[in-house]
Amino acid sequence: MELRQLEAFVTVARRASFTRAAEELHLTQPAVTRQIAALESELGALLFDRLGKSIQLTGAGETLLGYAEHILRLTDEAQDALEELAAGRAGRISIGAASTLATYVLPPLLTQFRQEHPGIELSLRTGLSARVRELVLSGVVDIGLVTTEGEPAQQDGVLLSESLGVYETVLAVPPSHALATQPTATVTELSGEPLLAMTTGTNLRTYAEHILADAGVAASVTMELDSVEAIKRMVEAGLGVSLLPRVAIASEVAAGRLVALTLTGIPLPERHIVVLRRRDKHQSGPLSSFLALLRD
Amino acid sequence: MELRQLEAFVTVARRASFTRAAEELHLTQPAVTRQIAALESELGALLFDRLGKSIQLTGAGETLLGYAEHILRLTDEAQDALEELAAGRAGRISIGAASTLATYVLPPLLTQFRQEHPGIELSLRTGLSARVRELVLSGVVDIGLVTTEGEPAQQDGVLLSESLGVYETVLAVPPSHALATQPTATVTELSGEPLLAMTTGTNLRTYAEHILADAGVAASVTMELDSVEAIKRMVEAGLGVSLLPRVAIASEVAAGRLVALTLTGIPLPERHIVVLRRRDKHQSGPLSSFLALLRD
DNA sequence: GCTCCCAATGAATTGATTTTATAGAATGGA
DNA sequence: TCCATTCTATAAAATCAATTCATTGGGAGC
Repeated sequence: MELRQLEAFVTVARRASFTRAAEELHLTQPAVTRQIAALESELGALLFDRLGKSIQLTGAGETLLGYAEHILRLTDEAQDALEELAAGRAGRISIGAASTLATYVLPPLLTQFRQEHPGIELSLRTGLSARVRELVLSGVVDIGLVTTEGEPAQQDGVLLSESLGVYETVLAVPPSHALATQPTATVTELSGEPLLAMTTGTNLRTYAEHILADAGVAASVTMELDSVEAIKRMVEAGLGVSLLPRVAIASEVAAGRLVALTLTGIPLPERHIVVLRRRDKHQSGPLSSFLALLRD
Repeated sequence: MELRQLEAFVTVARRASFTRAAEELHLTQPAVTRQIAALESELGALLFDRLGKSIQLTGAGETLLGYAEHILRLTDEAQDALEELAAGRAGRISIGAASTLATYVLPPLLTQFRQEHPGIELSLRTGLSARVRELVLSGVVDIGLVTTEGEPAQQDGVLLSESLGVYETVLAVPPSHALATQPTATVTELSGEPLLAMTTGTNLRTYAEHILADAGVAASVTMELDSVEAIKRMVEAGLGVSLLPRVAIASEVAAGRLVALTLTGIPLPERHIVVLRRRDKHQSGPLSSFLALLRD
């Protein structure tokens, strides 16, 4: 039983004629006869009564006709659905993102994407950068958004990396702080300040320790927290200062609850926002659109 | 897009391997690879990401998988349904029958058939014998039940005829009638009796006129009715006598409201109950069962 | 770097479908 | 009743597609 045969069968049934069906199918009549004959012999049932000049569906033929029409309609629908996918009007994007990016960078992007591509389902998984990397490698997510220290290698095994830009880290201090009046600060000025930091293992913590060490400043982490939001509240409350992504404190700065000091002085290693994807993973239409949006 | 390809696709998707799918399909791995490749090129979309050692469905692949499984399930159901038909457990029989047969012969047969074959739909169309013959010829009904005068020719063009037995005609008189005391009557004894008959054109009327003419009895049809039931009521009311099928008055005879006199004397042409069917029309399982039932 | 495992590819073969040409069967009209 | 017409069925050849065998290429794991 093949779709070609079912199509021939349905056409013959509708036109009530092998000859006319053959015309419609751009075949010769014997070809149609043979396809029906093949169906009949495989199914072990006559599908048409050959009444001399005319033909008529048998009971078995009528039964099959119902199924055949259903099946052919489904094949059409399948093709339409795949076209929708290819055109980027339907589909699903699965994103993995480091937690701070998911919280402070993605929301406006996802909002915009949803408006421009309402048919696309979005799914987001968050985790540490290393975990996101695994998710991309295993194919659980289509792309991963992580931060790296320095410009990423473009390719690492099957992984492709692409920098979306620099991810600036600033010094966050409360407005009442002595440093709050100046627009910039050097890492050295942090010496002695009570420092609030993320838990060990996060990229943000690693980066902070790295630049402190570079500047020869002894790290004096007075409190270790697992949430950027918590750190912000602590800084607002005057419990210390912290090195945080600029985007993470944008709203507090605008509201005057925090002050962001650009770090200057010794050349700081830049952090990058990086898209990770498997080189051999097919890039669907919607995914391409999303990548284009990210690159802005 | 062919069912063979869809089956290969579904198998590959389920086993997550071209090689294992090939084993399951009793094919070689290149054959499976080519079927998937043909699908992919026709649909214009990758269905699997080839991740080196393992493979994974793409979005397009997942979309197609849903349709493909549905389609394959339908083909299985179609085959099952056709087997049910062939086994005689499902289907539909369309019967045409002359009105008197439909009223007095068919009901118990249909009841019995319905009990033995509960899955089979029955449809019944009634009409004059000539009309039933047309219905069979045009294929509107699968078989026709009519009465004939004399043994029918076994074959007439594309029509096959088969006698199911003699259809006896008796003289129906009211219990108060002078003839009611004798078990038999000759046609000659009808002379002068007020005769109630069916309308011209029915087999019953033609037959009645025929045997009256044979016996040299002048027909004295005092009333012409289009319903056997009406004739019976008239005879009961003493308005005359009538020549009717024995089966048509069985219940009135049992109740003592009518008396049935067997016609004797000159050799009467016998009427037969006859099944008509097209020689070239496929005989489904249920239909065969029904014919077997009729032959009892 | 080597080996194993899996999918892809090329060439030859096998198999199936289609076409061409023709026969057979039934219908409708003379 | 016969003939012309209009269907479908069949046989043989040609064409087209699918399968296999043998081999290559590419990752993954040791």
